[in-house]
Amino acid sequence: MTLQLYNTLTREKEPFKPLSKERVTMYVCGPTVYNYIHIGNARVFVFFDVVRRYLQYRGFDVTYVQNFTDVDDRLIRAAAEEGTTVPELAERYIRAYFEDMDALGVQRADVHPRATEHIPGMVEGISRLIEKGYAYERDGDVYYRALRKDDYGKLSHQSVEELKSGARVEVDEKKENPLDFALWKKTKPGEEIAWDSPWGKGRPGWHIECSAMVKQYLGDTIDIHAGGTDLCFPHHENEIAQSEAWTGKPFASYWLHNGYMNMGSEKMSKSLGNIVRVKELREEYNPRALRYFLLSAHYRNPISFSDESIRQMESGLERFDTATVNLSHRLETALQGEAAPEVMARLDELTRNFETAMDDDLNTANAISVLFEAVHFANELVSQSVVPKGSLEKTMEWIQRYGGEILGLVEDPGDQSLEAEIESLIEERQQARKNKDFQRADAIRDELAERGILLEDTPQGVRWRKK
RNA sequence: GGCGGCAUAGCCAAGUGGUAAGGCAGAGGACUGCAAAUCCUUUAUCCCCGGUUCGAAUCCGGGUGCCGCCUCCA
Repeated sequence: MTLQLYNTLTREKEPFKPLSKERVTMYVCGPTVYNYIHIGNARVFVFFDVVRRYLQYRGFDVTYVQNFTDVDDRLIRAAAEEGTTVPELAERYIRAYFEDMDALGVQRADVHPRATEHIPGMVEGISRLIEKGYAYERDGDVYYRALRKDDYGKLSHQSVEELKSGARVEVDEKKENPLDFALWKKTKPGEEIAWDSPWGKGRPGWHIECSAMVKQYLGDTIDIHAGGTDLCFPHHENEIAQSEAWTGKPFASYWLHNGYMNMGSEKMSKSLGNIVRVKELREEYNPRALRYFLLSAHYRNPISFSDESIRQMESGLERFDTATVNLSHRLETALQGEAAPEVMARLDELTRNFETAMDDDLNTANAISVLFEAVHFANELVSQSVVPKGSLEKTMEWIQRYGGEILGLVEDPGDQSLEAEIESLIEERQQARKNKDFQRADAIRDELAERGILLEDTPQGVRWRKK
């Protein structure tokens, strides 16, 4: 079995063949940092975090780059409204972005380049495009000549005629053709943020930043380029056009696009104003439940946001957590011994199922169902009267590896020590139970429950977990 | 107008030819001093109508409803 990926470029699932045997280059379009991100934005970052982890699990040395768009119209506008500067605003929301990502368990990319730190690369690219006849300057602005190459529209599968007749493309007197797009924008009066260029003071257009940063960090051709579906056109379409014109080589082998987050039946988007920010959500819900929610459906399908859904995810998450706590409790008293062969066979089977799910276009929904099967298996082991330590350890390792390291949904139960006072209350309760003083025993259990410690009596002694 | 997607149990959600994964919630049972956790059992005319096929949630045709892209947006 090899990994199959649905490629937007071909509209088919294709076997994944990276350019190099052991290295994978991956670029995901990051946020424009003029505000906090919402749960729909987070979907992309969480999902591709899992993709990266899975590729690593599969033995690839992944180089993962994700940019920050830290200068554009919206930043300029937002900075003006808030009475601050563009760099200050960008800095603030970059920090906020990382706080959100940390809460959601998203690992850092290898590089998080910022557009404003790569202006020279963009200027160079634009110059090359002009030299090659793919771009033209008009009064301080530079535009890309979309129709110069006849494959414009190949990613979004729109013919040039269709795009034109869409009639929603911005009309700009300066453009030779409505489909042309800005590579460089001349500074407008009152704008403070600007860079020198051969065409005068200005700033880059949106699309060129990704082309320049991809080229600098990952090369002319990369393996995977990804983002939300809404970036497919025009952003990614324009990126392909200008990058391939610039380098003369294919830009990316696989284009992956996420489905949307919906509110009710409508797409969640900043322009519709129906957004829910991660920053607020993570105060209300377990952030891991948010991560679980984002991975609970196949990435190309839409997900509808609802309070009920997240609550359901929180309940499901408890099942993971209980299982690992119960495993570690059972490990304390388990007899030494190697893992039973049938346990190893079952774990191997689960591994195959997990890989099958992920290999089939990164089906996290199915991968999670395999994780639940592993949890079920663990629960069965834990309740057996005799079980060798090795069986428990291997099962725990499996759950940590697939549920934790790859999916990022399972946490290590860690060192479970309690305060001395609580320990002595537990001890007192055990004495009370021995003396059949169940009233006292139950009172202690209730008291601890109120303090967030749930006690459970098992054949291996009292077990506790935090609520 | 062009291109594309979705419709599966109370809820979430896999499954794209061989008589429906998984989770949440509910019900019953086991275990327990009682609980909890866990385990067992249980809940689906797969939007509608035709067609192809020995066989369709899955393929084809036609409907109905919803959504997206073609403009900034992850």
